[in-house]
Formats: sequence, structure tokens, C-alpha cells
Amino acid sequence: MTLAEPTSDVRVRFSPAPTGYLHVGSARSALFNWMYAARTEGTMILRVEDTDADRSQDELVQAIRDSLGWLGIDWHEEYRQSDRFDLYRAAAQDFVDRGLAYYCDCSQEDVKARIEAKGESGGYDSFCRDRGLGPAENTVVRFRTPTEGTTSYDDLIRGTVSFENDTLEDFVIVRSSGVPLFHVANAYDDLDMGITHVVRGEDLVNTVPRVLLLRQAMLGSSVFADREGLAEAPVFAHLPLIVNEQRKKLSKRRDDVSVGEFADRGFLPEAMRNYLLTLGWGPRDEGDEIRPIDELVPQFDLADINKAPAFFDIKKLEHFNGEYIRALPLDDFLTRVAPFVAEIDSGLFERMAPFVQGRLKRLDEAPSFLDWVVGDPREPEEKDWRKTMTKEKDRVPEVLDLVIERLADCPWEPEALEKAVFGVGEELGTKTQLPVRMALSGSRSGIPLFEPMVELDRDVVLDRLRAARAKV
RNA sequence: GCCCCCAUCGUUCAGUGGCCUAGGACACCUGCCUUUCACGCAGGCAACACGGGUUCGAAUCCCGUUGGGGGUGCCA
Repeated sequence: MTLAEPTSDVRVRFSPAPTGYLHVGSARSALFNWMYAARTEGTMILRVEDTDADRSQDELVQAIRDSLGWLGIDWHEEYRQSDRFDLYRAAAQDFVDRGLAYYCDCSQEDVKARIEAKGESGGYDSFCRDRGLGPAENTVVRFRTPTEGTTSYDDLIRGTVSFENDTLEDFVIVRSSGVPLFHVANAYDDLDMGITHVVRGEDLVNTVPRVLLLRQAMLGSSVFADREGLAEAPVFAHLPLIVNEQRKKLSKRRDDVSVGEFADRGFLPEAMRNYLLTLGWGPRDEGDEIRPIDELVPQFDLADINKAPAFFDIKKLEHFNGEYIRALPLDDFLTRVAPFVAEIDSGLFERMAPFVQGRLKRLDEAPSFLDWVVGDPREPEEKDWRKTMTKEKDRVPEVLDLVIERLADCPWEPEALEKAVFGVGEELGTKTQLPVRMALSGSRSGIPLFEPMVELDRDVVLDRLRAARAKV
């Protein structure tokens, strides 16, 4: 499903920084925003927060858009913060004019040295607060934070969260390069774009007091003076983090979790999206968790989201994926799996597809089921070989001999092959499939035996059987 | 160090004072089905971190302890 034309006042935004590919954590933030927009028929906004020119890359913006699209996450409006620097700069200038912000020329080393000399901890020490500096080289603009009182807000997921203002430092809002920083841009845009709900990762909670202070200050500026209905701050909902097995926040560097890679590994977007949704949230009706998105949207609510971090369990994702793969109509399956089986003759694959489909957890596993049909049998595991071929060693040679004999002139079609192979078993009073399967494929498991078998030439089959016979 | 947050089976979701001898799903184990595997079906294992309160009654409310995480940038 895609988002409908908005009919409510709800406005949410997903605001990624294009400093890497979309990873599962941000994808989940995007998804929860999207779910809320879908449920409330609100407006979904994609806002690219590329204020850090050094780390932002243009091509990543498109990559992120692609990954969102792959997941079926769409949006109504799109903005780039780099297009809006003048707006943020003006807001910062306005703060300076009104005495809410000031210039500071301290280097990071200076600050650090002073703090250490005083034996204190923390970041900036408000050194330039009252020095009355003007704009100059290597000078930043800092926001003057209150020294007393508390800033608190109600989080839809966490309840009331409050911060003592004196723990807030005078943070930088404009770099010495003149480019505004995240906090101003974020506060300005949320205000300007009329964002009603801020849904994002828990790692952003402690930016809330800063953003709120900035918002309040902006409300006092002439830019927003005449705007109606802005006074109310957005509702915040901070999503629990998604963590790895060490219970640490998923990180791109060590955890290998970009959405694009999941696509490459043969995960279905519907499965991915469905799984992501169950991390920190469950359907209200306590029904099955694997369900089409449009059944889930109506019961979605931000207030129902869990507080505790959730482990990203690839095994469970694979289970979801397997279910979705099995549910695919055959021709749909064929289309989706095509990129993963490009090496295999398409006629052959299409004939084998019904047997492969039900056994996959990921689409990229498809070729492994046909390797022995397309090429040589795999080198059997020592343990498996022994178990299959020598455990009942008096029978296997007989079985193989007789199978070779029967197959020499039997009609080359599945039913006939099955009859021949099983017939040997009946004659000898033993099972025959496993030794034959092992001889042909090098494995004890796989797709049904006789259909792929006819895809091989009779000589090839007989050669493999003889080779196995020689080994037992 | 300082600030903020979190705490139910191995994992995940449910449970918002009595329906809980705590439920579902994944994983794992055992059967059944099947001359392979997978699917399916039937079972099994397995948790309210600890200590104090409040209450007739606490997984659910309060306090503390412990443990874990996030933040602490001229990143977002």
C-alpha cells in the first residue's frame, strides 16, 4: 500500500543524514513514521539533514530514497536542509541580535585545557558568554542556555523526561565556516514545516531540550511572529534502539546492516518491513505477527511501542522471509528470484522452481539447491558419506549395482526413475533413495530426487553412480 | 565523571492490581507425516534481575540496589 492523500493535520518526517546507506535502525524509524502517517492519514515528509557537508554525500541521498522505496515507504514532501542554510543562518543571526546567542572564538583545545585546569568535567564552560565578541575568523555562534530551571517534555513512549537546564552547555549553532548545525536546522524545520510528531531513535532524546529551547527562541522572532498555531511543540516519540547480540546499538561499521545488503541477500521487502515492525511493537489484536501491512496499519499506535531495546534477530527475520517466499505465487516467485539464478538456464530453473521455492529462507540460497543439477555433485561431508554409504555397508553396494543396471535402459522420466529406484529397494528389502541421492548430489538433503534427475543425461547419472559404487 | 533511559522464557511480542499454576511466535529438543530435506501437525524445554515498601491481593504501583544501554562534537 502507499500513503493516501493527507486528510488530517498530522505531519511526520523521517530525517536521515546522508552519511551512509540506510541501515535497519533508520529504516525502522522511517517505517514507524510511515505507519503513523498511514494510520492517521497524515503527511509524511522526507527531510534530508545534510548540514554536515564533510560527511554528507550526494549519491547517498538517492541510495536512501531507493532503499525506502524498496521497503514500500513513500512520502508526500521532500526537503534538503542544504537548500535552506540561509533560513537557519538568519534565525541564528536573529538570536545574536536579541542576545540569545553569542560569538565564541575558543578552540577546542582551549576549552579542554581550561576544564582540566579547573578539575571539572564536561564540555564548554561559557567562557565567551559575556565577552561581546563580533563575527570573525574561527568564530562560532553559541546558544545561551538557561542556567536554572528545568526543560521537560512528554514522550509518547517514555513518559515525562526532564533535564536540569544547568546541565545544558552553550552549544554551537553555527560553525566557524558559517554553516548552521543540526540543532538549529532541526528546530527551525520542525517549526517551519509544522511537524506534529517527532518519531525517531532513542539516541536523540538528549537533543530534545536543546531543540525545544531553540524552538521557543524562534517563536519570539519576527519570522514566526505572525504564524498561527505554531506555539505547541511537536509530540515526541523516541523509539527503543535496535541492538546487536552484544546489546549495543547497531552500528554500520561492525554490524553490516544496510538495507541494500538485505535486498542483495534475498530478503523480500515485505518480510523485512513486517519483521522491523515487530521490533518494539506487536499487533493490538494479538493476532499473527506475520501479516499484510494493511492489516497492521489500522491498529498501529505510537503509544503502544515498547521502551526496551530489541535485538535484531536474523533467524527470526529469515523465518518471516521463508513464510513470505512460500506464500508467493509461482510466477511472482520466478520474477523475484531471477537475479539470484541468472547463471542457471531459465528453462531448467522454471521446471525446478516449485521444488525450490518452499525450501528457501532467502532467495540467494536458490542456486545451492541446483548445484548438482547444473554442475558436478558437491564434495560430500565425510560424516554424511559414512552415514549414508557405509552404515549399512552390505546393502549399499548391492543397491547401487542394481540401480545402475535398472537405470541403463529405463525410460528417462521421473515416474519411471522413481519406480526403478524404489523397485530395487522393494526387491532388496531396504531403502534406496539416500544412497542414490548421495551418489548424484553429494548430499543427504535437497529437493525431490527424480525430477532434477531427468535433467541430467543418463550417462552422467550412471557415471556418478558408478563412481560412488567404486568408493564404497 | 556528568546527564538521560531501560529491565517478563536464549530471542521477540503479550500481560497496565485479582482471569498468571505468566500466553503467542522465533530458536532449540521429541514425536507424527514423508523411502531425502523442507513444509505441515502434535508435544517439550524455558522468564516476571534483587531487596524493601503500598495493598486483602503485585509481573503489574512506589523507593532503593544491581545490571544494561544511550548521550556527553564546530556529527546527526
